[in-house]
Amino acid sequence: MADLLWERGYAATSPRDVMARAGVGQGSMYHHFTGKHDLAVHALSGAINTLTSDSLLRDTDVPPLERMKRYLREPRPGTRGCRAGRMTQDPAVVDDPELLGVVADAFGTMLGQWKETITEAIDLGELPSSIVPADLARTLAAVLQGGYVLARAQGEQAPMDAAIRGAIALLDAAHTTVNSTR
Amino acid sequence: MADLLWERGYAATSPRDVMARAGVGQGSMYHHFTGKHDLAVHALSGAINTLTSDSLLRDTDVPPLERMKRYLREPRPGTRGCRAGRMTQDPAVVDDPELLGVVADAFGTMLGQWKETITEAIDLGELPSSIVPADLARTLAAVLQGGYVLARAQGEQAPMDAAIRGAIALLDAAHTTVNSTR
DNA sequence: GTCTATAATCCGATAGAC
DNA sequence: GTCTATCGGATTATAGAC
Repeated sequence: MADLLWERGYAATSPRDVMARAGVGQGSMYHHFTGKHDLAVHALSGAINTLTSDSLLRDTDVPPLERMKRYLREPRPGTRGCRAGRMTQDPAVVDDPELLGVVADAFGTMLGQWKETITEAIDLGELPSSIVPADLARTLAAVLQGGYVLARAQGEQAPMDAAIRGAIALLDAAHTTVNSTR
Repeated sequence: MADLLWERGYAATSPRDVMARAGVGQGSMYHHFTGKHDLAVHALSGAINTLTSDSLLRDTDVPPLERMKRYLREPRPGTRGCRAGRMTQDPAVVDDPELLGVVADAFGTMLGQWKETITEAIDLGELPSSIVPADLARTLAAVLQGGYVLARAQGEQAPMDAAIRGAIALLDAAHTTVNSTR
């Protein structure tokens, strides 16, 4: 179910598909889960917890700005989309408070990690104090999410990589500012 | 159809819905359009042409960097999502070359406008020459697209506005670089 | 050009045997 | 705990009268 949610989204995934992919009969599925919704909640929260738990942003051995850039540069299969962000465009998910909650929590965690790292970077003088951590956290998360959108629109990885390079270039330029006015 | 595509996406919109919304009988609809696909192609390309035709980025009376910031600040209903970007997560759209083409063209046009304006800003010394226009164009388009994703995930406008503020702050910081090292 | 009737298929879920 | 059969409804589309 987790994989099908990623590939096709919630609404477009039928219990039939899940059974076929899992090689399981109908009775088994409905014995262990109450239905499609229940299946999705378990699959999605499982997949998302794995994603947010081991983040490079938490690696405190590396200076914060470098950590941010390293995280941005991590390989991301753009045309496949984001397991969490994808759900956001599915009306069946947005109208389902429990499912949307799983997605909202994922972004909440992610944004928290960004904000913490950005704050650290500003405190160390790696970024100008004119930067608002909560804002930049959203900006960088948005670059990644938007990168997926652009990549899928073009059917290519390139737009995703370009968007990230552009963001890193802006961060570098902002970093230069701090140094040159010090 | 254009509105329903925006609200629910392609796969989740049925010809029935369109008929009901338009107050039109079934016969009429199938007389003028061959089916759901045809309906979507016409509706989507119409709606998207309207979007990309009158862009504030094209207003050459304003200096380029200011033009970029003004465009970013335009009011955007985050929780409703982007008419074009939304389609990107719908498997039924991505698997349909004609429909995906409409979306791809929209982003192509948009990115061209960004790239042109950014190049102009660099030439005028408003942004450092370390910036690659094609990259930053993707970055800024991604911030907007990602802003929609974050807003929908949280069910609020705020994340969208924050992402944009953060992007503008980075642009301002990059601008300062140019001035301070001149 | 617009209408109603109907086709064929898939949807998510339940029933009940084993 | 797993199976098959089936329900009631929605889907996209076609047929054919008016």
